[in-house]
Parts: sequence; C-alpha cells; structure tokens
Amino acid sequence: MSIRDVAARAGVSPATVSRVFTQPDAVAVGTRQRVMAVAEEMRYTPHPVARSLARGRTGTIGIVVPDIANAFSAVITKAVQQEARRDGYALFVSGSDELADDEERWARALAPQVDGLLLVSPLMPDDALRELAATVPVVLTNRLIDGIPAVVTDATDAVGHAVEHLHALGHRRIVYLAGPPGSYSNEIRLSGYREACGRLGMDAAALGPFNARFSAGVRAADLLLASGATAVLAYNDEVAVGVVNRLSDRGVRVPHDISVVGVDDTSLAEMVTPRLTTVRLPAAAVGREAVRLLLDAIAGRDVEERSLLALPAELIIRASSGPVPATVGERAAGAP
Amino acid sequence: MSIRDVAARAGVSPATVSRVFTQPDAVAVGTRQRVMAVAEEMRYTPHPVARSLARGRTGTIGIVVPDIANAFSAVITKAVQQEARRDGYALFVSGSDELADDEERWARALAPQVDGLLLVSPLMPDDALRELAATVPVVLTNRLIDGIPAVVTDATDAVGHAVEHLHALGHRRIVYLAGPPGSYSNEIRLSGYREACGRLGMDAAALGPFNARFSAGVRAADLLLASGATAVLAYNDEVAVGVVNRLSDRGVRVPHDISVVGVDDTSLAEMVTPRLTTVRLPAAAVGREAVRLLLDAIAGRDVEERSLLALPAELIIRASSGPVPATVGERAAGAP
DNA sequence: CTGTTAGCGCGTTCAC
DNA sequence: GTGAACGCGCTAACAG
Repeated sequence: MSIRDVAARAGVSPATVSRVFTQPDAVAVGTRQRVMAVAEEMRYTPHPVARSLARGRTGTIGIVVPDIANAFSAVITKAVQQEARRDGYALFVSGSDELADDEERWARALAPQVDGLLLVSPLMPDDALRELAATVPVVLTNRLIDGIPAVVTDATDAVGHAVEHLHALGHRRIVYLAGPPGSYSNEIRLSGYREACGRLGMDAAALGPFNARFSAGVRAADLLLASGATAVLAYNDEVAVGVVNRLSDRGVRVPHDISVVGVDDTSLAEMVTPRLTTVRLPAAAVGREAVRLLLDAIAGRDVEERSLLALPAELIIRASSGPVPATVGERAAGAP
Repeated sequence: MSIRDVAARAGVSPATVSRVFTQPDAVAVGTRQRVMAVAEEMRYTPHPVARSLARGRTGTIGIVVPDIANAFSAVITKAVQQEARRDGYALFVSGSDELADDEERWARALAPQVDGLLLVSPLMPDDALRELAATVPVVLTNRLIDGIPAVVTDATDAVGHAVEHLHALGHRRIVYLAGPPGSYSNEIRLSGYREACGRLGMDAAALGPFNARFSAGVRAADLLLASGATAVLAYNDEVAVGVVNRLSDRGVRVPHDISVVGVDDTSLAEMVTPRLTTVRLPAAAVGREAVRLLLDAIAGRDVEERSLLALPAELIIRASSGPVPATVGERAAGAP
C-alpha cells in the first residue's frame, strides 16, 4: 500500500498526494482535505526509506558513546534523544566499549545511513575523525579537533574550586586519581588540579592512571592511603565511591580521616553515604547543545562561529569533604 | 558516486557489482577481485538506504525503553545493541519517559523504518500493542500479551527466597514497597511476596504504590518506620537505597534495626553502604534473548514454540539484611 | 557466470 | 493547481 493507492482512491495523481504531505499549501484546499481523508482512512504513512532515498536525507542521527550502560553516557544519550526528536529525528545508538577500533568501525557503519553523527569522548585518532567528518556532519563531545565542531565542558575552574575548597578545609596533601590517559576529560581535570595546586603552593601529585570504574577506585584507595594524603580528587564519581567503600572497609572514615571529591555529579553522588562532594558536569546540556550544533550543520547553517562550545562545571559541596584531621603533624604543616 | 560508477570503471554491469557485495560466490574469481579492487580504490560502499528500499529490509531494529538514563534500561539497551550488531543490525533507541502516549507515538514512528521493534516494559494498552505487532515484528519485555513473543524474568521464586531469607533471620513483619501499579514487574514481585508470606504464615502488607526512584524510597522510609515492620522488600534497588538513606538520616541503622532488600542488582547495589541484599534480575540476558527472538521473527523463523521466555532471578545476599532486632515484643511474637 | 530489464516508494522538475 | 515523467541507488528476476 503506497502513495499510488492513495492517489487512485482519491482520484488524484501520486504527485498531489506527495504534495499534501510535504507542501500542503501548494494544494487546493478541497483536494487536500479529500486526500488527507483518504490517507487517514487507509492509514497511509509515507514510507520513510523511500522518502529518504528520494530526498537524500534520512531524518536520523547517530551517536557513539563509550559505554551505553555508564551513567554519564546514558544521561547524554537521553538528552540527545529528547532534543533530536523535537526536530523529528530518530536516533541510532552505538557503544564502543571504550575500544578505539570498534568505535571507528561502528561510526563508519553508521555514517552512510544518518544525516549526522555525534561522537562522545571519541578515542579514535585525529585522522580517522577528520576522515569521518569529511563524509558526514560530525559533532564531537569531550574532544577537540581543529575544524570539527565540538561541545566540551570546561571543568578547569570547577576542579580548581574543588582544590581550593579542600585547601580551605586545611588539606595540604591532595592527590588526584587520574583517569584514562589521553582523554580530554582527564587532561582538563588534571590541568585544573595542577594549576590550582600551583596557585595555592601545594605539590600536585597524581596517582594512576586508572580506568573510570568503581573497581579502579577500590584499588586506588590503598595506594592513596599509602601516599599519606588527607584528601583526594577522583577522576569521576564512580571511582570516588570505590575509594570511599574501600576506605570504609579498611576502617578509614570519610570525611573524618580523608576527604573525597568526585567529578560528574551522577545520581550516584546523592545516593551514597556520605553524599559525595563533586564537580557537576552539565551532561544533559552538553547533549542538547551538541544536537543543536549537529542539526545546524546538517541544515547547512554556519556552525563555524560557535564551533566550540565550552559549558561550565560547578562544584557541589556535600558530605564527603571536611576539615583536615587534627593530627599534630598535619596541624603543624598546615598552620601558618 | 554509486554502483554504476564502480561498474563502469570495472568494465562490468551494476548487477555484477551488486553481486560482489551480496553473493560473492556467484561471481567469477577474476571479475570479483577486479570489482573489489575498484570499489576499494573508489572507497565505494553500498548506499544503505537504497539497499533497504530495494530489499524491503532496513537492517535496523528499534528499542523503546521507559527511561534511557535508568540503570536497568541502560543495561538492557547495551546488551541489545551488542547482540544486534553481531548480526549486523543497527539500533534505534527511544525513551518514553514512562508516558504511555509518548511511548505509543515513538513506537509508531519507529515501526515503519525498522525490521523489528523491542518494547521494554511497555505501558500502552493491549490493543495498541497488538495493532503495532500487526505492522512489524515485535518482542516484548516485562509484559505479557497473547500472541506477542516476550521475554520476562520470573522473579516469583527469587522474591520468595528473599522473604524466606528474612523470615529465617527472624523477621515476621516484612513490608513490600509497591512499584508502578499495573506494571508486570510489580505484579510479579507482589505476587511472589504474597505467596511467600502466605506460605510462611505472615501477613502480607504492601505500602505504596511508589514510583521506581530514589526519592520514592526516601518518602517510603518514613511510612515504613510508622508501620512497625522490621524488614522491607523494595520495588527495586534505587528505592531500596532511598530507604536506607532516609533511615540512616533518621538514626535507624541498616541492617541492625531494619533489614532492606532490593530488586534488580544494578551496579548501585554494590556501591552503597551497606551493600544491598537484592534479587538479581538477568537484565543483559533478557536483552540478548529478546534480540534473538526478534531476529528469528524477522527472519520468518517460527517463534511460536518459545514465544514466552521466562528467565529466572536469583537472591543475592549482601549486608543490608540481618537478624531481627532483639526487641522483647518481637522475640515473643517470633518465637514458636 | 554475466548483462538487461524492472521495479522498491517517493520527491521533484516541467509542462499543462 | 495538477499530472506525467524521471531519478534516488540498489536488488531481483529473467535471459543468454
């Protein structure tokens, strides 16, 4: 049952039926109503695939994320999906499982069947990215490549605030638990941390790299303890929670003995005990803005001027950070 | 740049090029290699949309979940995506935000552009579901409709085990915090709970309904406390964690004063303190099996015989459940 | 084994 | 304002 059936039944040509669905104003009112009535009655819907072929556009976009089941990816994906469908776009989702090769493969597979591609924290080489972007409109998230529009969250300041916060609480030995090396997220967090440490006259001491998961935090906790630090800034919330759990198992109390700060502010942060002090990243906003950028690029609107959108992060103080323990040594070191 | 260009350049007909990509064995080795070389050189890839139109199949499936950002949905989605692409299928994802109307709308929008549709815990009316299933192959998850293949997790036994577990620990007043009314998940959990209570000679007392989120658990905790129960089975982990948090804020210790059991075994369960005793649902397996069923249905293979797949759940005992408090009254009531 | 012929269902000129 | 004709890029049926 196609456009021709409707046309025949309505006593018009297929072209007219097509117009009714694409440029209704170009059809006489009477004809239009008749056609619409018939279409409704026959429950006719234009075949999306045929339409895509004829138009040269699919009405779909694709997103490739590191891990679909990861809370942060999921929030971005959700926002992307909501924003995309506001404009009538359907969304392909693919997970790379944090493997650069797979990521590239799936992105390539998606490219020819979408109008645009959204790559979240992509791992593939610059060249592969550029090549892809030459094929189809691409927007990046948490990655910067010359000439490819991107939305990033600039956590530098907020991470600095976190360090200041801990410093103000008397902490002088603050460790950063590094995430995936080379990832934009880790670079930004690390540099924000280093910068703040320098500003405040503290030594910057990163541990790691660790992967971004709970188990990595568990492992990191013991190293942390051995380091003698009184506070820790974890790569993200999940790692931070791993740290807290392990510390707790070893009888170290948070924040009484050690302060822990995360990054992300996923829903997890409010669910754990103690509630996690963390740097909130605007995940949903990142997703929304990325879609806006992508749809603009697809529509051929100039994207150059705002091709790099940097959204700010924000320190959220909760219960996992507190005053430095009143150890004699620490006091002496911390006092003026 | 299309199949014709490759054909011309390779000195063959478009049909031959097509064959090289679809049934290589039907082409002479020499011709095949020549065509492949040319295609490679021109970086030619068959246009998926055109292919879909000609074949009448899109090579895509769609999934509609209640909430993309929800941990349980995300795990299913991830498994579905991984399983689907093993067979070369790309995945459309859409979230309903737990609104029956939207769910129906997006499912309808997806239907004409996919080979099959996966509906996770759908909320729309039976008739709407049937109508949809008449349009395109559909597989359901956590919902039973005559004639539509489905994968469900039968948590009845495992929920029963949870109740037995608490009973064995001395608990005699166990409350169930009900989830979304009418949802299959809630029905199963409720009936498993009731059944076990009956078997063990306890009164079944459900509170709620509550929605499936953390905040609902926080709210439920106070009602729970007022009820005088010594143990609680929450609709899911997130609610359970909400309960634990609120109890903790009110100075009630878990499991010392009250035992809490969740359902799902999302990653959250191992991240909170105390680690959550919970009923593990095989989310990933559900996703995988649903895809297998769907792909079989798409391929026209008979799905009838195993149109209802019930996967078992399993009680995971961790630290949030313990012996009933040694109150005089409770002891008296609990002893034979 | 290969080429020719027809569509798949729709959008879009171009005349009328 | 409407219809006829053509093409989007590919696959499938039929000859040869």
